[in-house]
Amino acid sequence: MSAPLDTVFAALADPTRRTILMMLLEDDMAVTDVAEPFEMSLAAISKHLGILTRAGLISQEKRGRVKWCKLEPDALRAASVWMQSFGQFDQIDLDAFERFLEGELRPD
Amino acid sequence: MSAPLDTVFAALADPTRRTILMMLLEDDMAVTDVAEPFEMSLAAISKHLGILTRAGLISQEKRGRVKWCKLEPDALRAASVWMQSFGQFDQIDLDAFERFLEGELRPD
DNA sequence: AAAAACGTCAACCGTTTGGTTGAATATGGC
DNA sequence: GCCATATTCAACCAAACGGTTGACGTTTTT
Repeated sequence: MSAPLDTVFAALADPTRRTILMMLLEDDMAVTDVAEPFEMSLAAISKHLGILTRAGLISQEKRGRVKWCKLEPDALRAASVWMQSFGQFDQIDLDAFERFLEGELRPD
Repeated sequence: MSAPLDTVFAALADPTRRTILMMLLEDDMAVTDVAEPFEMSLAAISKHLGILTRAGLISQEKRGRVKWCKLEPDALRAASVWMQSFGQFDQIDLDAFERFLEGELRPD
């Protein structure tokens, strides 16, 4: 299954979504509050949050009428490991990288 | 300028391009050789290589009639730093992160 | 009970993406 | 000079993306 890395990187490719992640770094937030600093509609932000949720980068829990958004740093670990394989190639954990190749890569 | 992270993450979001990066991890390769294991046209691979090049993830140098592709791990460092801010939040380099916020983030 | 607040859904729209094919442009070997 | 090799370009296509608006369903407040 190549999906996880696909969706995580695709989610991170949008600056609005990266900004949202950074906002959530400070504290959990309601959808409306996430949307407030942006100049786009609430529906657009709701979509962005859906993409972040499907990528596993955040979780959403509804309490009463407000839906709380929470950062989920675990999803970033897989991607982070992937990137370190290149960025810090000298410090690479070759076993982890091999396991990654087995599970994720299948060239054609 | 938010472009670098945008283009790097967008480039990484495609499994074909991630596979190409991994192939280049072993050695520099000519475009035709990169394309060989894939079931798509050479033109398609050429486009993928263009995207990786514009993202700074690889470089291409033409020698004779063959264009050599070379991994450029530096471009991954910025993105890697970005991700570690979340993934290993306990080990975060706060100074680097602040610098990142100054340069890259501008919420609206 | 009515109104306001919170959030999503559905339909739409223009742009980008990932692929195709066929022609074009070097460069190298005979 | 001629043909094969290596790569890109241009035009096209369907599907996905990022945004909008308006209607809708819940929950809270008054």
